[in-house]
Amino acid sequence: MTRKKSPKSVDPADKDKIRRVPMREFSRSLPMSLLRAREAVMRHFRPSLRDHGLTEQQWRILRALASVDTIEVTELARVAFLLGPSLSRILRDLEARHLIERRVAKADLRRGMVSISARGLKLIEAVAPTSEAIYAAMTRRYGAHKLADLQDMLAALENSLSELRVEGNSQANRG
Amino acid sequence: MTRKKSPKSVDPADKDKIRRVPMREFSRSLPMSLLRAREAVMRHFRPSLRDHGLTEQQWRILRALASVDTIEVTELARVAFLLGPSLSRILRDLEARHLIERRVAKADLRRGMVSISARGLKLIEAVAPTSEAIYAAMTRRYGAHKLADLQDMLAALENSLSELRVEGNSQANRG
DNA sequence: GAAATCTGGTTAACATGTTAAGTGATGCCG
DNA sequence: CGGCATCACTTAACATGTTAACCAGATTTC
Repeated sequence: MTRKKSPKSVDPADKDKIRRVPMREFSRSLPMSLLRAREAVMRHFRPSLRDHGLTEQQWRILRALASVDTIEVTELARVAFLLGPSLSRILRDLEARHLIERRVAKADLRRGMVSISARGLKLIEAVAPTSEAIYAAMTRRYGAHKLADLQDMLAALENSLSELRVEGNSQANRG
Repeated sequence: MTRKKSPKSVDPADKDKIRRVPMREFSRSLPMSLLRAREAVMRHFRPSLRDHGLTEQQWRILRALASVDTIEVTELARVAFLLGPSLSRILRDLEARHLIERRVAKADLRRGMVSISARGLKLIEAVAPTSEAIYAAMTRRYGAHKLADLQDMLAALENSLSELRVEGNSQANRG
């Protein structure tokens, strides 16, 4: 049910001040659209992950680790799209649960090397079928072709915005 | 059977033995695409908001309030797409900063009525120009028509997935 | 080759996401 | 009228997002 907030002629004589600042319709803003869409998707995955004692981010990390042998922490953060502090906390937890293994690079003692453990792989194998089934259902429901198009448009958006300079005090010109 | 990884050293031959659990390519998953796209967008807004002492969620709330006279807390949560607990905390903070005003409904003492204050409106008027300029730049860069298409596809995705049943042992049914 | 600097990673501090439990007000049913 | 499920939040507890500060190891500089 769409709420009608279309500004007709709200009388300023009301004791409350006028509330119309010239801005886009709130619900149509791009960040909101993306947020709602993502939540609509994740809502279906979270229960399954939760049944296996995993959060969404922990699952992202395990999945990223499952596709490589070992990986540096910084690179893992990039792939799993997590900030350093979040990743540090999660890795500490996953290590305590023996789902991953860590060591330091011989050549550079600053770098931490991470890999998934046998136990972690087992967990992935337990979660993957349900996860894939959900994804397949979504694809059927939305349409495989349309989904591919959407992914392309999202990638294009990312690429497009990466060349816009960020506002603030940064003077770096790029593009 | 999956080979257990040795924490001592990695043979060059092992680098080829990438652990393969049958799953989609990680970076192409829909949740990741949506997350990255949203972050690519928000990255441009956050500095401006931060300059005005606002977080993204606080800004969402103020914007939602600016389009109505007063609104119930639950309805505000729906419009601003925030969970109850988050909203409670943020409203407490915004009220302490005198950016909003609260009272209870006479007819139902459980319901809280929220409205933006003059100070809140002033803040919005200070932020809106920059925010709109950023949005306009994004629209030019990506293409207005393409952006509208994207929004439509995101709305369609939402709508599509809302009709899928949620899985999991723990019944997370939500009519 | 020691000081300055940089880099990879962690900790800290605060705000929000997420689920569960708590609280007071309302409505229903007997 | 009174018990009780429900409702509209609010608190609590834990995990993550976000920025800043920190620290040890590595690199550069003089």
